[in-house]
Amino acid sequence: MLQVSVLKEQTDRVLAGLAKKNYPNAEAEVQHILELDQRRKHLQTEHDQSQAEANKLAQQIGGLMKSGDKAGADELKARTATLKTHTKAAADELAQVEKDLQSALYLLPNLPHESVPQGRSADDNEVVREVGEQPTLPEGALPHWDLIKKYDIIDFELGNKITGAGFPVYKGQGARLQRALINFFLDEALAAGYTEIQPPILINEASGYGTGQLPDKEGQMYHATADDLYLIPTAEVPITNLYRDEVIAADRLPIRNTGYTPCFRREAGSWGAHVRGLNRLHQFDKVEIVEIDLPERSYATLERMLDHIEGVLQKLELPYRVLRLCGGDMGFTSALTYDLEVWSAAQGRWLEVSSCSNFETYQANRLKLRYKDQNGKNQLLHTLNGSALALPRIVAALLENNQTAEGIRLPQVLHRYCGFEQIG
RNA sequence: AGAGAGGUGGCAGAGUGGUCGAAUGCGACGGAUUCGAAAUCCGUUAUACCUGCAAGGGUAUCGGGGGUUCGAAUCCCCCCCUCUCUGCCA
Repeated sequence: MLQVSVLKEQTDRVLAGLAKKNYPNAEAEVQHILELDQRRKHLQTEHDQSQAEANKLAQQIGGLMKSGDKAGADELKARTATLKTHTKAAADELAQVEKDLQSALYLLPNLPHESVPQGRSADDNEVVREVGEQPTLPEGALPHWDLIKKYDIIDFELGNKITGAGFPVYKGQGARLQRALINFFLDEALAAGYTEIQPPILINEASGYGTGQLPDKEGQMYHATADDLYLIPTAEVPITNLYRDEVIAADRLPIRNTGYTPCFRREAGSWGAHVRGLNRLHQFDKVEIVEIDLPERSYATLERMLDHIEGVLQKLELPYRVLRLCGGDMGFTSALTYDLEVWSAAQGRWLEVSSCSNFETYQANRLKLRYKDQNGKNQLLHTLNGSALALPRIVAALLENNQTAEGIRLPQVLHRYCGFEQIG
């Protein structure tokens, strides 16, 4: 969440940023928050003074009791009652105001970086570059949802039977391709200097709040209500929350982690014709990269993460493009997001396979994730993450783009990981 | 899952109702000593918030929440976690 101090000291910048994110009623909302903050300060002072007085009295009573002056003590005790009521009233109201302030802050999205283009929807995203050549497919080329049936490698019907829609079963070469891709992605991340993490895939409520899935995206996560735990929608959540409530020594930065996890998304209400096959699932596999770095370095870090992801796509020989998301299309918590999309030749469309973002201090503020600056003062860090990469759409593109009459030819780099060179 | 023990500052570890934000030790940092280092000695060593130009002052925090009391690390209730034993399991 944003810091109140930023709202107060840089109100114009905040309003401009919220406008770019198409946030309605920004001015009134910010004004409301500033008023709540004023009220909070006032109540805090009131409470503290009242409490200080009570503390003083209690000490005096203690002294009198010791010296045996019971009457004197009783006299002072009589005076504590009103003081107590007053303190409690202030404390109760303070708690309420703090709660209101917090919920109001939770509703404000992160401010976009200055390079973020203005815009309302995906149509307004900026194409930063396009890399690789779109293949010409043979006559009678099939979309991946037909290819997976033809080669019997991914089975939606079976998934349907044992779980439900959007939970495919990978079989034979399909399963092996999944495992190969996971290993390949992890190895690439390791080679780039990331440390591998295997986190839990169920997280508690505090973690959900830490990275911003809660409260605003509650409906997107599967909730195991018996234990009040959530299935992770991305490894970003557990891996970033590893550092919740930490003050990290500057010389340990940057922290660069990677991890493979299955990801679970309810995707309520987002189904339609364009999400056939592997295009959108409730459960999918993903290798994530997560970095924590000093504010002054975080944008250089973001570019380096992007380089890494692009390198992986190039090794897979998939044509891709890099988008800089516009204010209207980017995520709630992000300051700058690059989306990477691969060309899915048979569908004739771009598929998002990675989203790489700098959250600046937005998550760190919730996480209380800080470092000590040169003056020994705790400062918020910047958090970043990106998919490197999400499997299903990579698989879709690999299948579609590489199909031949003889079978699907896998890119060279996957051969040793798969143990076969082609499917079918 | 059952029984028992326990959760205190960066760590170890005292503290069972009153000047306890908390002894002591270790570590870390600054200084003295030294050619330098070790040892020794002196000092500093939490976080958040309120107030103040600042120096400073105040409030809260001893796993979390609630309660008793003029006053709670200390007493009571609920929850969480850790350890040991038993059970169960991969």
